[in-house]
Amino acid sequence: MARPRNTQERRAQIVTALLTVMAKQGYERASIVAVAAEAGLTPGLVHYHFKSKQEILLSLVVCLHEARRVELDARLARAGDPVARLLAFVDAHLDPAADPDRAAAACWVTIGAEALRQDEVRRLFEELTRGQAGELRLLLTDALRARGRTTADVEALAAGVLAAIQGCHHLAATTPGVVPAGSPARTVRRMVMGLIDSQSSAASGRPGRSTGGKAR
Amino acid sequence: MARPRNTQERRAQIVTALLTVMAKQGYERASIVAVAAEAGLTPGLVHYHFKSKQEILLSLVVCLHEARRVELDARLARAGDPVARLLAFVDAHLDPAADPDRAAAACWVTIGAEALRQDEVRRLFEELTRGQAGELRLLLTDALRARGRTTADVEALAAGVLAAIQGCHHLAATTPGVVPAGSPARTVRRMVMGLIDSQSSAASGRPGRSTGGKAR
Amino acid sequence: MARPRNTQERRAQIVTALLTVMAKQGYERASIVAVAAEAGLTPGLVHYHFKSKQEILLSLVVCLHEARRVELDARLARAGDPVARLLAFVDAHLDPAADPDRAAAACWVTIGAEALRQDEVRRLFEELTRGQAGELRLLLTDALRARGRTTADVEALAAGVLAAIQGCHHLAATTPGVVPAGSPARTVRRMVMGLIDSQSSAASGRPGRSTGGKAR
Amino acid sequence: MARPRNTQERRAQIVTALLTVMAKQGYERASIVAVAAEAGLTPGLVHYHFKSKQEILLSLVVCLHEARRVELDARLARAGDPVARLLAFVDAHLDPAADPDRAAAACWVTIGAEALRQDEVRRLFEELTRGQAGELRLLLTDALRARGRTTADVEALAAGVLAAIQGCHHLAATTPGVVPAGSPARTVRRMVMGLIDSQSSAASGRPGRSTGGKAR
DNA sequence: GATGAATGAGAATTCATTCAT
DNA sequence: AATGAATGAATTCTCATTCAT
Repeated sequence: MARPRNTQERRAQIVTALLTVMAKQGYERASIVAVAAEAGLTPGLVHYHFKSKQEILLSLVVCLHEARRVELDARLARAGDPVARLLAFVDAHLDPAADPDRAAAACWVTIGAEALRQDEVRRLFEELTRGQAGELRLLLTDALRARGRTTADVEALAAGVLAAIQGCHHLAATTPGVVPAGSPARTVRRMVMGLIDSQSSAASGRPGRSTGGKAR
Repeated sequence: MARPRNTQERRAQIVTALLTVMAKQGYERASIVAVAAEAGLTPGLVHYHFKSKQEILLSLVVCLHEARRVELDARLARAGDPVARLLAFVDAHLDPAADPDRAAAACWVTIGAEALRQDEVRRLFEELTRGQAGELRLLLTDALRARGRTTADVEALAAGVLAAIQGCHHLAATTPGVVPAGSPARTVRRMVMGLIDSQSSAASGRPGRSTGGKAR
Repeated sequence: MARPRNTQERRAQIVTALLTVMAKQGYERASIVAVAAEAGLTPGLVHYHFKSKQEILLSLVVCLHEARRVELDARLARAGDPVARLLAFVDAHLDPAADPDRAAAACWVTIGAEALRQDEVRRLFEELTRGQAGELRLLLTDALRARGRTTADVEALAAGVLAAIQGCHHLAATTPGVVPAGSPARTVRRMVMGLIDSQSSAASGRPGRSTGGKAR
Repeated sequence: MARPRNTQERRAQIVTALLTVMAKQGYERASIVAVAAEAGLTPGLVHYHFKSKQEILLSLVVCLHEARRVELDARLARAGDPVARLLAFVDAHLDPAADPDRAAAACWVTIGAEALRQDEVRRLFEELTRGQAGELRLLLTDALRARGRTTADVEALAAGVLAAIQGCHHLAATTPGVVPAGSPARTVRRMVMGLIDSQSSAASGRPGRSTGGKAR
């Protein structure tokens, strides 16, 4: 007698529609009507399943994050030594085979921009980013140890790696022309290795290699 | 007899106001009324000096870009060898002493997001980014040669460096907590050096150091 | 379960309101707010049913045209010989019994003025006018033949008749004082007959009566 | 010491500019800024010479009317008999050689539309039209008498002729395609002659020729 | 669950007019 | 006379959200 519950599917439909529309129009311009149309639904129904537009956005952020999570777990499971695991993190985010969705990259840029001005979005975004940073620190620590380096700067290194990844999405989304195809994953891997190798040895405290400023 | 022109000052005033408001509210929410209020003007006057809101945004992009440009030129003038010049590029964008303006970083994130959906903004943003990439390629080429490395991957490297810089701004703006103070400049310098040193030697063709996937 | 659609009625309501307001204020001054108030609706709702103000205008043009069309068909059905049918065309547009709506005449003037500067309006207006001219040519041709006249100038004649009709609306709307009540239909009928009778005979080629320049 | 007065030239300049801009944009959209630009002046100066935008429009109406007036007087001076004088009236308004200005025709359409909603414009327009109608009645009366017809319907006839002329301008301006080149003057002349010849004889009271309704 | 009409609060933009210079 | 900045009201249009059905 009661209708079968279909809230879960409906919510997924709507979130996916927001992803699509937002990638083209940005968040503000992704009107509920447009999202509903993209999902093949009516505007009223959208608000039946979500209490506000912001709630859809938050859902989308969680969704996109979980997709990365899944990708990452699969790669970590296949990876062997600590260094390979660290590089798996990079690949999970940048390997073109992993994230075939150009729309998702555009969305991350938009989400970042929204995080600047919607507190709820910022909170969620920060929490997720913090989680990623934490995980990355663990991976980095293991890799550094496996290479016999100190783990002193691990926070700064993690931030740098996250930044490079985020920056690649940003650049690829906004200025595809300057990014050679397939290069981001490779280049970021090399940057990561460069960071590790330039870390001083754990025992001696002398640098792996010199860097920066007074370099050479 | 005639009233003296003050368009230049007014335009600067308005652009600065947009910078301020946009950093907090994003572009869409930076209403003309809000921008005018921030600048101490009336909305009508804003449209007397700019034909549209978009035109203010484009002006702001040019402005911010020029500020970086000036900073970069000053640092290049002081830098000595090719490697120092390359690192000066990084510092010009990330040295906290250089860009004390937290608002500017937030704006770059927003600008990137707008570039996704406003063609005019994209065109301008792309042109400027392309210019930066070109300059960076030159600096990289010189640095690689000075170190006796091939210049084969220079495009990918330039993209990677730009991405890392942009990503640092992004991360610092959206999730300041995960970025240790002052670390971005230092970390990116190390990533840049890592990229150079992992490039194969010009003569032999053998890699400087291994990297990536099967990384030893 | 679903809410019943009422778009058709609403659109009709809004179009009628535009007719009323536009007759008094002209198109530009017929603001959406004024039209909505006239229709007893809110401005937002007007834009829910019409995507732009222009679309309302286009709808109104079609509406007014259809009303004439209906009137004309009724009269043609009642008319007997070719000449009577031709005069029915005149009456359908000018008989005060046919078009009791003073507002409609004012609107046609306004519509003509808008056609001068809105391409979409011009296109529609032209198409409809062209259709009328075509029909009028047919009626004229039949009437001329019935009277044994050549059909040589039929295009110019049709244009003249249309102009006279349009001009009557114009004059009646802008300067009612100079138009004796009920005279337009009668006078235009006489002008039409004058055109026919001054056309040369089909066989002989000699004019029915002299006219123009050196007219004696 | 005092500047030489140039008000007259300036006013003429501005009125001409309104003519040009209004022909393309209509009255409402003919902004003071646009008119000033067209005249090569500044907006402030326009209001120095005219107290309001409406006043420019009224000036333009007078101007256009005077131009017709001059044209008409010239033709009347050359015309001989009463019928020729009557037809001169038609030609003064429609002869392509007389009114080479396509913009003027468009303006008359626009002016008519404005007369519907601006009282001052209506008053002026009505006064001028009434004047024309009066003059036309005189010409018609003379022509009818010369042809031995009654002058009974002269008001209705004058209205019809004015309507036909106005309608030709309207049609030519809005739908040039349906008006064969050069035809308006010729066709209206024939309509005018038709009106005269269908008027009943002065003495007998029997119609010149049958017309309309039961016209067989 | 679902529909789609309805609302009301802004949004950018335009513009006649005023006024200090 | 002339300039051009400044104002303030009005305009079209958008949209998240609500709600009767």
